[in-house]
Amino acid sequence: MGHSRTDKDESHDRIVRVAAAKFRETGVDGIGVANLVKDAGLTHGGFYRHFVSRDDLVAEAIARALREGGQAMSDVADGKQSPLAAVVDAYLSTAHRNGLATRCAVATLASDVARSNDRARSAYTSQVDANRKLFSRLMTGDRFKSRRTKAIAALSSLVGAVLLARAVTDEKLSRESLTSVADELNAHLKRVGAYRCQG
Amino acid sequence: MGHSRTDKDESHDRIVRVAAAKFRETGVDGIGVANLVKDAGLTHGGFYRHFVSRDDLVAEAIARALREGGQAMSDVADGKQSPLAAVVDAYLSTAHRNGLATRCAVATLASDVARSNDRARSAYTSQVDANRKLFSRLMTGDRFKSRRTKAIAALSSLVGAVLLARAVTDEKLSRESLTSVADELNAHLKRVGAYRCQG
DNA sequence: ATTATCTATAGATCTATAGATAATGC
DNA sequence: ATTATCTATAGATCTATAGATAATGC
Repeated sequence: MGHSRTDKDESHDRIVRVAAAKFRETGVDGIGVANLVKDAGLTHGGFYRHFVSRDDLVAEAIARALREGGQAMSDVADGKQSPLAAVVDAYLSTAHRNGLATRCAVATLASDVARSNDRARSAYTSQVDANRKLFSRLMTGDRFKSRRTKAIAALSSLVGAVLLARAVTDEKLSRESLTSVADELNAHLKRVGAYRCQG
Repeated sequence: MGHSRTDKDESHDRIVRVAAAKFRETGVDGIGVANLVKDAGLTHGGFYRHFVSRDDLVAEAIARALREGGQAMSDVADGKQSPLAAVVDAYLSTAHRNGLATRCAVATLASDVARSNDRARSAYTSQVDANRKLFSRLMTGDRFKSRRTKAIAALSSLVGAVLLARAVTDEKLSRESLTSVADELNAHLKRVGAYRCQG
């Protein structure tokens, strides 16, 4: 039994970290408080000293999952010659589809968030807006208005491709949904020169 | 108490129909057998004479939801001068986002299906393939290989746009994710002449 | 003394089954 | 006689709470 306030902070953080991962794996309704807390190395009794309710954890864990995903995206873009191409490639890789790498929560938790509480939904909204900004900034070969539209459209197609690729049983069709979107985005973005510019 | 075999068939159908709708609203884990069956006008006791397990219903209801969505898409395309434009517009309408119209299960149930049983996943795969075929067929202004790629990419971006639009709280950003993808697809497809051809 | 975590449990809900009831169909 | 549906309930699981225990920090 650890009892210091730093221990408490670490426990809290560990629960949120585990929940952010598990919710993406199983869906928000796919795992209970007891199992989550057990995975964080605690028993379920202490849970309500950390969170006022399960929904409270849901909001916090979703916010964290979104932040992790956003961070992973920035990291991929960072310092690359063609940052947008790097993000697109990483996002549409089989590694990301399989959930081993970044596991962008904007894709994975979209349906769960749509049915979730306001805190989770506004965290989601902020992250989408942050991603849109990143894409707009990296998309330097076009006029501003057009860049904004293209950034949102590109984000949508990335999200859709990963979700289709994960749901489909046919490996060929699954990969095709990743590569098709990659091809279209690459062709399109090359045309406007976005790939030769650093944001 | 209805007791004929036709009554049984109707009850079965009613349960599946209710489940196909409710699962899209609440997620597959969001509603229990008792409430589903009650919404179909029955009590939960008879459920297991209709289905061997809840998962059995899940598979059947998901297959039905997918069929309904696919049918709605074909209906929208049918007899239109620019069938692809009609499908894109209907899919990216606020009515579809709000779930009042077609509620395409390829979008709404993507995450649920990815975690669901093989029957549900292969029904999903078939529907994605059917949608891909429809899009390929309607996309007449291009070479075959390229049409296939573009059809899958277009489907991905439609799915992604609707899911983003549903999860986001900001109405402006929500509509923007629909219109941005519509703009991109319209511009792109007009370029290859897909909108002037009937499939 | 305070408090982070533990064990134990209440109360709700969920899947699935058992046995009763009331129509159908031979 | 068969069977579609009903009521009732078993057993599991889930959220949340109560009270005990053992460290921390004044």
